[in-house]
Amino acid sequence: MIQLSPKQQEIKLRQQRILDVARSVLIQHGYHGLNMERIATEVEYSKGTVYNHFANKEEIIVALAIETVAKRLEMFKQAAQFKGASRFRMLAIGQAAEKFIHDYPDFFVLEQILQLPSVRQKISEQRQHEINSIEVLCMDILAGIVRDAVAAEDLVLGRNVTPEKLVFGLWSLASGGFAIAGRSGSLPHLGLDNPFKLVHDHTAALMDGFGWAPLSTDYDSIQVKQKIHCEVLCNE
Amino acid sequence: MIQLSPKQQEIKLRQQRILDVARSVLIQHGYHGLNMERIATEVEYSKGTVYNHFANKEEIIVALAIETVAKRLEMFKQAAQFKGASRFRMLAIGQAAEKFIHDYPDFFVLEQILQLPSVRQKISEQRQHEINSIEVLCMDILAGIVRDAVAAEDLVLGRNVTPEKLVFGLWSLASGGFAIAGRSGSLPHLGLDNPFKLVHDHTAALMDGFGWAPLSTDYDSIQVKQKIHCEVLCNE
DNA sequence: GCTTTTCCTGACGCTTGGTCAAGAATTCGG
DNA sequence: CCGAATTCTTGACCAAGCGTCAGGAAAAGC
Repeated sequence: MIQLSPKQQEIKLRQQRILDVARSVLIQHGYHGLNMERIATEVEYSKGTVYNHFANKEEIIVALAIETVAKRLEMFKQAAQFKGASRFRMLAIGQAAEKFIHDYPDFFVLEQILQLPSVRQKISEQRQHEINSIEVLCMDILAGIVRDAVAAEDLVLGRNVTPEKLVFGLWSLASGGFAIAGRSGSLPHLGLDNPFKLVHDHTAALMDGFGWAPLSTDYDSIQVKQKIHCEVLCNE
Repeated sequence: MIQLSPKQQEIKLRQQRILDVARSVLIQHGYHGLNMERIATEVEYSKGTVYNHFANKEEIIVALAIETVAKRLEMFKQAAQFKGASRFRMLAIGQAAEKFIHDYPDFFVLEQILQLPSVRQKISEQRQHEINSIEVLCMDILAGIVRDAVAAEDLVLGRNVTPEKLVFGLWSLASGGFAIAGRSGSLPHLGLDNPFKLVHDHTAALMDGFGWAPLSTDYDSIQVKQKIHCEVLCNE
């Protein structure tokens, strides 16, 4: 582990190249167009070599997904650093989430594929656990902000309401909303043109519903969002 | 069209049998286990005959999905008949949704598969349109309840808030929540054991956030739910 | 420089989606 | 009721793609 031989380095580099190629194929040609032969051709190695890195197609998919959720975790950590009221920190997370799905439009496809039980069962326990724990860390960041809000008395949780439960609601709303928006289909048809704004408004309403101060009527969200972008999201 | 010949009847019957078999295979063996050969064997016809009914595997999937969302639409229509305050009628829809995902656990798998762009593009325009319009009808029912709420002055919508937008929020929350719950994984781990209750509580909080009377603090949801079950959901 | 180990390859097996020519069944006209 | 026309059914067949593995190439060890 001290030093990698040239060969070992090459292998490590190649592993990443396979993932990069796979991601680009996935974005360009969809799940259907993603096949091992193609990946092998594009990385200029044989199919057998690709199988030396990943036991099957699904392992590539899950590796991509892990890369992606790890990136999201990082963005959330960054956003949580925002200096300001607890509710504004949560707003920062929301902004990070928007940026995330903008930067990684392939994430939804990855997630959908991974939800399929028949795909899931072909993936090693280890990877399964890995992606799961990243997800949990993500939720923990949000739950931490909620706990801070309670500590700062910005928010009073009713009996039976844990921070995790509140997070579940916000997360459901955001992921559901973005998922629906992703199926482009019939939204514009209903006069729903800007899903980001919709999700924002509804999470705000939900937080208002829980009485999380300051209420949405008491601050200018556009101004706060600008501050968030300058201070914790713009630096890349 | 007046009268179907015996042969035509047989064909129509068989179409349904294919779907029934496909659904049962899908539930038992997942997407991966659903193949044309198997379907053909189980309906005791040749593969070619199955292909006479459905141009490809995806068409079977979408036909199942259409059957399923049509059933949901029916359940929602039924629920919307509930006699009571607008907010209780919306609650009835929520109860119908719960019953729906209880009765059709395969729906999530179907929906996930259909979201995949690579799957979607193999489906005929016509079917695509069909499933879409059922979905829109579903949303219309909800939007109608919201409009009734406004008319009855149970609810005052702010500027820029249309009934459709509110529906989008409730729908996102519910579908996101159920989707997350479906990936069983890490929920219990976080002390989130009952996703139905969670979704219920959050939709209630969201409606509270919009000021939809009567607020959740002003009625006993368990009692109302019981009434709903007796009056519009139990009859099958 | 020789041996051992590790890595790479592409032909191969196998499953599965989808096609189609030939034969079977049904319908139709008289 | 019979034969022609049409429609339906079949299963062999093809193509595509996942995953394997024996044998050869390259690297590592000595």
